Amino acid sequence: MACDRPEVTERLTAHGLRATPARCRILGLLLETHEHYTPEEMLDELRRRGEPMSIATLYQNLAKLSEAGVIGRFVGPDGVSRYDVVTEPHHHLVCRVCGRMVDVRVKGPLEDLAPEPIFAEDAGELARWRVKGAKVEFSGVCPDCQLHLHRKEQRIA
Amino acid sequence: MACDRPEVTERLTAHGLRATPARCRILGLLLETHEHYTPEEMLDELRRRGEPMSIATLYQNLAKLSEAGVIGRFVGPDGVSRYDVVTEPHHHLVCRVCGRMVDVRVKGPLEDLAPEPIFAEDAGELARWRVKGAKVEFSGVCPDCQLHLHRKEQRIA
DNA sequence: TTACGTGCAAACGTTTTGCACAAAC
DNA sequence: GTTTGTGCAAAACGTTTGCACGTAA
Repeated sequence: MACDRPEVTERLTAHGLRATPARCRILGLLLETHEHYTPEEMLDELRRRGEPMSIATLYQNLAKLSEAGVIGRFVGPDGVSRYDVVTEPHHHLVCRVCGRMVDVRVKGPLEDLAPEPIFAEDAGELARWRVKGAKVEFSGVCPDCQLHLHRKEQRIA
Repeated sequence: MACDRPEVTERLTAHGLRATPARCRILGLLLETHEHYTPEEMLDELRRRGEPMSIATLYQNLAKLSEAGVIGRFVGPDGVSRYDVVTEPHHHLVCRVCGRMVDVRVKGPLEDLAPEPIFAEDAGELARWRVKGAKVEFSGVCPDCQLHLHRKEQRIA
């Protein structure tokens, strides 16, 4: 069974995975939207598109895909898993109102950042860590929520 | 019921909470260790110290304490809640081997960092976000795990 | 005496797993 | 025909809640 788009099939087979219907739908959705769905959200969106699948199949394939490195996986601030079409190390910009997030790069001197202790007694130990990387989570308000806040303010005023 | 140390009692009452035995033990442990326990880990450590409590009481009080702003709460990469004696915004340095983490400040130009789009088609939307803050998660190898890796290398060689 | 804290047990939501059947190699 | 994928149902796990009892204001 081949996927609708050859791009999807290639990305799966390149990682040694068969292009099954469930995997094609999952990867196709992520490639198309760049969203960071939870399994439940993904199920809803697939159902909405007339491409439903069982919850077990979804979880099983999300595990396979992320273990194979086809998609990225991380845990959101609510403790629920989310999946990302970007697998390389990158950063996120998160909306403080609705929680939506966008994949971003960092423009600026990320290497110049260095951790220093909050507690004086940690200074000795901290010096003996080997620091290897840094991941930034930007937060702010997305365009949609700026509009909604506006409307709310107008309604109150 | 007062806590062993007046520091603990004060920090609780200052936030409008009674200094009950369970709360004194929880806050006392965090103040003493600066660790980032999960509820389960905290239960083990309290039991080890001869200060056990029921799992429900622990969860109920962790919720109260974090809602009152006495302690901080966040979700670790495994999706399990963790608690932090530092409540002000700060950053973490996480060990890639054992997962232990240390509270840190950032030394360097955090304000100079700016998010830029990974996907070209996001550029327009990204420009309309209002970016308000950034949280950094440093990763590396802690002193203990550097030793263990050493030992392992020696054993293999 | 009234409000609050504690602990047991049951419920809950997310995720994993055992198993039977179907599809692909 | 052997391996792999799918889906149902049940289990597992972290977490929350209802309730009864104990403790403190």
